[in-house]
Amino acid sequence: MKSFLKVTKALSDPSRVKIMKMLQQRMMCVCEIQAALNFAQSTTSKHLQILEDAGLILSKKDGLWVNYMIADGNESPYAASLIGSLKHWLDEDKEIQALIERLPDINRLNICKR
Amino acid sequence: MKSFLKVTKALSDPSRVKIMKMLQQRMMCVCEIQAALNFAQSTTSKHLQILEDAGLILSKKDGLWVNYMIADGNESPYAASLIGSLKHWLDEDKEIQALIERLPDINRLNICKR
DNA sequence: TTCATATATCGCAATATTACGATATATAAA
DNA sequence: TTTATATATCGTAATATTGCGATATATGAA
Repeated sequence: MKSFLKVTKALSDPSRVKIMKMLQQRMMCVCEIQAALNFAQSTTSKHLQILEDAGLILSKKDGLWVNYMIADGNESPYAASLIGSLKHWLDEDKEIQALIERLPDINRLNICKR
Repeated sequence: MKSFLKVTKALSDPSRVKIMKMLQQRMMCVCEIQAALNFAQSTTSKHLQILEDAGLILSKKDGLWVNYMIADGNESPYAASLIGSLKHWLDEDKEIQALIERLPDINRLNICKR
């Protein structure tokens, strides 16, 4: 039950769903996600922890950067199922479309260095 | 996005997940669900409204009783998908197993009349 | 109509969640 | 080592959620 609730809770926040849809396009570091969502750095990091704890995304350190990407689903069968569904869900959502359209302009080399 | 979030939010509470698993066994009226969960009547009714609003369950009046049952999924593709998944998910959960084992003893004719 | 029963809604307290800024940690460069 | 950058964690205010009791509504019986 607990691992199921982690997944549904993680996906019951619009910002975290947006993160999932962005990571579906490509892996991103925290500051790129932060820039895309226009959130404070701590807020962005928190959302990412919740998604990772649910088994929906995973992280890989690369020097100073931490790259986040969609998980393979090995952590949780519930996560695996929802990851699969989310591949085709919400593609018609206007807000998500706009977000994804802006993705090519979001590059860690331009955006970070705060 | 909104209808997706309604489904994930509805399923991000353990009591509501339990209601889904019970209704998977058979339709139930409010006072039966209330008895099974040991909740106040108003609390039970609130949870049912949230599940119904998400398209996960539907209600049919029968005199004084309101019978709740798993929805057919026509209201929301997200609800339809999760309803399908929940058919086999969480069957090994101890708490849910105990709940379902007690279901045969819960009968509106014995339990209600408050 | 009046009364009893089942459910829904309202108002409120306790708790959880979300956002932020400040700070701590980790890595790489100077 | 010192400095700068990226991320994580802490503390806190604003908001949302969850639970309850009290009350309103609806149906059926008397």
